[in-house]
Amino acid sequence: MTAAAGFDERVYAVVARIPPGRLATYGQIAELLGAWGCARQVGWALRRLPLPSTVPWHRVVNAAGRISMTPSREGSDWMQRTLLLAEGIPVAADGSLPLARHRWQPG
DNA sequence: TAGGTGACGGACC
DNA sequence: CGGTCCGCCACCT
Repeated sequence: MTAAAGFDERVYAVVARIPPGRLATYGQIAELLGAWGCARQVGWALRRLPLPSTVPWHRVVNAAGRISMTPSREGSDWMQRTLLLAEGIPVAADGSLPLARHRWQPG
């Protein structure tokens, strides 16, 4: 067990608190972990998440309010789009979505 | 050991 | 608005 593995578990725990139909950003998750400025590490933690998973990873998007579309995800970005549409969140063809309207506010 | 990379974010032009 | 540039930090050659 390493400290990094503990970090992953913490990320998953916070993401698991996001209600259906709500959205959070990578930076927001990092901030809730007390790791301000470590948004990229949150992205890595989700990348290491084995799919399928009970963790609602699809509810995490970037601060621009868009799904991060990159080939390195090998299709999980489109899977994310499908899952969000299933929860009633409209997603445009370019991955943009109404983040302000669906933003998750913890506490 | 050093350097490049990326599921980010914010400042700048 | 959007394209670009840095700063950020863990991971992989």
